[in-house]
Amino acid sequence: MLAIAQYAEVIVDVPTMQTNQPYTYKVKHNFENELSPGMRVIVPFGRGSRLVQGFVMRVFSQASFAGELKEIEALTDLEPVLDAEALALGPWLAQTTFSFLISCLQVMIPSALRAKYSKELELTNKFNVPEAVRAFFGAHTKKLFDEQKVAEPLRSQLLTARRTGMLKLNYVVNDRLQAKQVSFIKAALDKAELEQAVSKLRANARNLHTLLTYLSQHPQAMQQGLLEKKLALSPETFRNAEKKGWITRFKQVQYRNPVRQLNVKRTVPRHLTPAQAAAVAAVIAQIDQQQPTTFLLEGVTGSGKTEVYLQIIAHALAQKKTALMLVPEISLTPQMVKRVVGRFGTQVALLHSGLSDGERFDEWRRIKEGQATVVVGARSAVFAPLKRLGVIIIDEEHESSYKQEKMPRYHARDVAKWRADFHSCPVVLGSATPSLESRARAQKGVYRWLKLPQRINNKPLPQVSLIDMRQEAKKTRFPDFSQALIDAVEIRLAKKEQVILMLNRRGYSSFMMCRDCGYVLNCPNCDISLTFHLDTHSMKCHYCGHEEAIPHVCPSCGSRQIRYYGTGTQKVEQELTQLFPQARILRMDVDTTKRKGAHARILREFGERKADILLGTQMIAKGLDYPDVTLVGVLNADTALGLADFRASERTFQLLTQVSGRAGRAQKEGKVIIQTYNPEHYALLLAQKQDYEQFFMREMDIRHRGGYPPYYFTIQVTASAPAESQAAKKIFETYKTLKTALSSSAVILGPTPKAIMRINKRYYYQLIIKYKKEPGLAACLSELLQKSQRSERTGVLLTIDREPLNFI
DNA sequence: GAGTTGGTCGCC
DNA sequence: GCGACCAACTCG
Repeated sequence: MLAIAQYAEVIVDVPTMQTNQPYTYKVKHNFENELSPGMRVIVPFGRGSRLVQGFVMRVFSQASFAGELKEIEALTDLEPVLDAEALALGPWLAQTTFSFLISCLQVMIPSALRAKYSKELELTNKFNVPEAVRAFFGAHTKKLFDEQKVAEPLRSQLLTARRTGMLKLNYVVNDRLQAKQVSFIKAALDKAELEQAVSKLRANARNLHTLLTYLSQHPQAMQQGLLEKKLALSPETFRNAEKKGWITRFKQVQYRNPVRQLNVKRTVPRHLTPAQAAAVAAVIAQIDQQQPTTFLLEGVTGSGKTEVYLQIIAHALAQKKTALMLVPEISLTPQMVKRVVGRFGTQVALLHSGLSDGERFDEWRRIKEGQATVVVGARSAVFAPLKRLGVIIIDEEHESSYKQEKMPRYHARDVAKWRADFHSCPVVLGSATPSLESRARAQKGVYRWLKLPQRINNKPLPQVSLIDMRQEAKKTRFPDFSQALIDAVEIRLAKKEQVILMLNRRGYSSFMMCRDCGYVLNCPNCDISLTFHLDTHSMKCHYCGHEEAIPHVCPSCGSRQIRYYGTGTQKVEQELTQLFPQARILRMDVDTTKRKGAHARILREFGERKADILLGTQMIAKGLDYPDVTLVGVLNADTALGLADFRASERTFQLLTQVSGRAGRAQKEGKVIIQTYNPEHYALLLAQKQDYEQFFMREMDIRHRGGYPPYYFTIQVTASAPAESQAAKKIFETYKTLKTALSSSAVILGPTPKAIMRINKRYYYQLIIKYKKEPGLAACLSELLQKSQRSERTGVLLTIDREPLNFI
């Protein structure tokens, strides 16, 4: 029995610290029975009572707020968009990530459901307004008003008219959601009538002729767009035909479903190795016993982790439960998707960044309505509104893309564990190179540890050679290629085999420097050098997007000796075409994959052997499985090692192990060549041997001695402001407060200016807290945030990131 | 003295 | 995030 909903607590869509609390509203009688928690509503907020969207958290019959209450203006939903689980997860997420509750709620729903705000001016007295204002309205009494878009004299005239009461300003809250509507057409005449119409057409009406002839053959309704393509007609022809009364046109809502567009063959479960079978058995036992156990599934590349996942999911489904599988964005390749869809068919929902807002919304709705019971997706799919979760799988659990870098700064692994507790179901973390955190927990028995030590069919690991570039670089005319790599590529090209070349983008740069005076071309807004872009022939800033022309003379000393330095994919591509003029090269980097679908297209083309060499950044390292690739070259293995980040070795090791697994996946033998300036570094030597265990021990020892994770927890506090002194002052104040609040076992690193101190005209300072046990720390940090509300108005911002993955 | 500009306050 | 409000400032 529902309580009569006379009052509701609403979280409003105003992401600030001061409004990060529920507000009580009165519920109009006509939607007393309609309203329930988790629904979106539109409420008046602030002195101007502008309308904003909000989420209902609670409905009740007794108001707890003493002041005057406003009424809920409208309901946006008939059914709650957030279920009880989401309503419980939100506050937890807000607390642990130091985020606004509204941001946490928003992140759980598809962006199509997020409100879009606009303003509207209403003419209330049309007699006393200036001519320009009357012209603005034309024949209308209401008009959308975008303050930015209306040019100056008119803008202030409108605002003045508003102040004097001639105009009214209304707030409009729009759902961004638009069901996809598609134009359909149908012949309005029968076959005989159509044929008659055709005979009466003028001789030059070729397009209409084509259309009517086709329609007389196909009387059923058809999608106009498809027909346009098929018959090579323009929309104009259809409009014409409609005008003449030969066809009728109508709109129909279309369900977008990216899965069904893939033409996928059904696959059957494969036979399992004893290790795989043991892993499956261990996990499904926990599904059956409804235990929220976390497993670490450690399996070398090619050991068949995916098949283990699929059989676990199959078991969950057989128990009438659902399954969630997270995969890093870049491994969400068509190959991967096909494998899952091939096994589970249309009950699979896909959530990845390549989807449009509408497609994502449709997938979300299929999940919510229970039509989709298996969800495969990247980070944010961890919030997929599945009911009766049976298992959560996180593949490549060490991937840093599981951590969101903006508010709310959550880690998908933590959210997964929370949901697993809620549903009493197991979590499986899978990786060939687990994060040290997870591997250490497995060691301690916090996670259950499953191992797949053997590659399927005992295929040998590819032979990996390290090339010392300190010697090699001098020997060739090409600074990015050793002779060994050139020779190896040469051989593959002759044998018509494929090559993958990877450029480690971290620390990658090709900047302009003057050879005479050493001047480096920097961004005017950020403390970073501009990078050279060959395609647009310009210098760009990767942080703020600033772009300028390539200088021909040094702006500082006027010398003409200004050149670019460093290695970028574009430059390497140039070198490659010189080295191997006959080779077909595909380049894959941020520039070539910006457009939607470009990523998949490049990989497909490479898979179809339309190129001999695939050149790219990290994004090519993941999950690719090409039988004809027999050589993988890493051009610069160690650019990341130079960075002052304690995870640099871990990342380098993981990346190299991963790419090495790419060579020789099928019958042919594979070879890996890693070029490096640090051939003695343990991360490289152990990646060469694919020895994770040894790496784990070495690295743990270093972390232990340095007092880093997983031995310590870390929290990063950043202060930023338009003026450097403000940011510095803020971080030192914060430092002082923390110093007194923390126990003696905690360590504070810094405060220091960030490595890139200025981004987009803002200055950044940071400090890092390392601690083992500080029960009062979270509360202290929340209080610091609470207190810095004041300074926020002058542009001084404090942000807190728990367990950050980037320290620079 | 009306009208603009800038900073601060509080939102149920 | 944004309008209301107040105080300072500006200009004929």
